[in-house]
Amino acid sequence: MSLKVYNSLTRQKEVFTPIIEGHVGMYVCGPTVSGESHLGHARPFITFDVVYRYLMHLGYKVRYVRNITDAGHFEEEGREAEDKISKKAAVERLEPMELVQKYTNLYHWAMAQFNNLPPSIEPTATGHIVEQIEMIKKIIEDGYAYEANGSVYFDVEKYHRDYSAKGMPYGMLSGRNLDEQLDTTRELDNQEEKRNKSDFALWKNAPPEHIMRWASPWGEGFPGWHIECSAMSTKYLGEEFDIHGGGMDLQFPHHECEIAQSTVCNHKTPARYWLHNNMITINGKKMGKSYNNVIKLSELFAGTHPILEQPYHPMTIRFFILQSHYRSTLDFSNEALQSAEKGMKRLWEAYENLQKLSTDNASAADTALDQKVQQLLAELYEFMNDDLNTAKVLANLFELAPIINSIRHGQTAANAVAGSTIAKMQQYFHLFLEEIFGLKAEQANDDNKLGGVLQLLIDIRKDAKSRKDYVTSDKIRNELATLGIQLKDEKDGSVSWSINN
RNA sequence: GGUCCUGUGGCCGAGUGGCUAGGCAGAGCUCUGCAAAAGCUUCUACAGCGGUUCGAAUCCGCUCGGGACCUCCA
Repeated sequence: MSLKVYNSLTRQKEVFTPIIEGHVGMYVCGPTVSGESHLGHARPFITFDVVYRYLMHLGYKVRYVRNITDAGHFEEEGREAEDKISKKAAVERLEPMELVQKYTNLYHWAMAQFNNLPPSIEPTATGHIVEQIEMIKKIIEDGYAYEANGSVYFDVEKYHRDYSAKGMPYGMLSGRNLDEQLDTTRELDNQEEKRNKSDFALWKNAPPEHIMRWASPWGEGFPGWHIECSAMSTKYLGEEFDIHGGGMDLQFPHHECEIAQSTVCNHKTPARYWLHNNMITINGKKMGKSYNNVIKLSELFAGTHPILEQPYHPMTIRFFILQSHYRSTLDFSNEALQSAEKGMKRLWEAYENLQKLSTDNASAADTALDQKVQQLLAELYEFMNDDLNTAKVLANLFELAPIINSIRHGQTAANAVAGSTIAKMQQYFHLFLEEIFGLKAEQANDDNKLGGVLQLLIDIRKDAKSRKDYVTSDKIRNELATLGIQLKDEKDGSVSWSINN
């Protein structure tokens, strides 16, 4: 069974076939480092990290490019053009590049917390000004952009007219009808430089107070919002590549404009498969700056935001995100996060129990159970291949958990399931949880000093219990519980422990 | 106003026309010195109204609610 993904461009699930066999080029829109990343940003980066991991697992050699936008965005159309980064820099009295570096570092820290693999290439907008200027020049030469007062705008009308005839109208990705847009776009001020409201900036003339500025054929300025992704994806992945990813809110205008720019330069639609993750909402509303409802990642991990009842471990967030399908909205609440935290703990303990099971049993005493396990395991690939349904994968792993636990705790006979089936479970749990989903234990349970101390306490308690000195044994157990360490008496007389938050 | 998505049990969330998804929470039981953990059992669903169909959470229509985008957005 082959991998199918939902392609926003065609609005249907399609079999994924790379342009060059065995290789995948994937571009994902990265962060704008003018501020700290919030929970909403975590979703695309975790989603596409899983895409990246799964493609590699399938044997593809993947080049994963995720940019860092460190220059050139506008605060808002209709207002005086100003670079977000330089504006904030003035407020905070920092060098623009110092600010960019600070938030880039924080972003990298958060990505590492989530156990996201670093992309193959992480290009910055400021590092590719030359490429962007070259691309703009090319678009002007082809007649699809014009200069006005030191700024350059993309001629959307002309592009739409010419490329509609070639089956590539402006709006093909987002399903927008340009004519309707023209009638309904809200009134904007200071648009006199543009020939049409739908035109977008490729290059903006920098006003004197602007700190970030570069020389260009049109004077000193800075690049428009969309051109960096076209320039960098073309440079590192070629004129046509396999996957372009990002949040649904980037579909229009950002990705639409990317398509227009790249198509003029390269005469083909840049990416074959466009994947968009849905939004994280809070009380049903998208988490975003404009709603003033963002929870920064550092606040989430530390539990410092007023709305948070407790800190949440990065792995809890990752698990929470993977428990839903990436194209559905996902609603944040303390209750939902807490349930994810408990659920992951339970699943992880089943995974740890699984690793302790023997694989020696030659044949299954309970063939029905053995077959059920086989079935649940076989479905894991089906679910991933069906547009990366991580939610269904986790549901199946949860169905396996009681089977594992009951064997481990003796409620089900040890020989009920064949050793080969146990081995396969061990392999699949490791594969899906750790390698593909990128999950890892919330705490390292292999801290030698702590483990040694606990073992000492466990031994003392065991002695006390053997003397029926329950006062002492309960004291040890209860005081450890107060410290967040839970002792569990196993059926076989051994004692295990786990750390609660 | 335009384009599109969505409405599932106390909460989150998956659902390919027929076969109880799953998680968290609740209840009961087993095990246990007592617990915890674990296992077993169990209660609440498909916004409303029509239609198609032998059969609809799923397809179609209407109504109501929620949301996204329409040039800052992940």
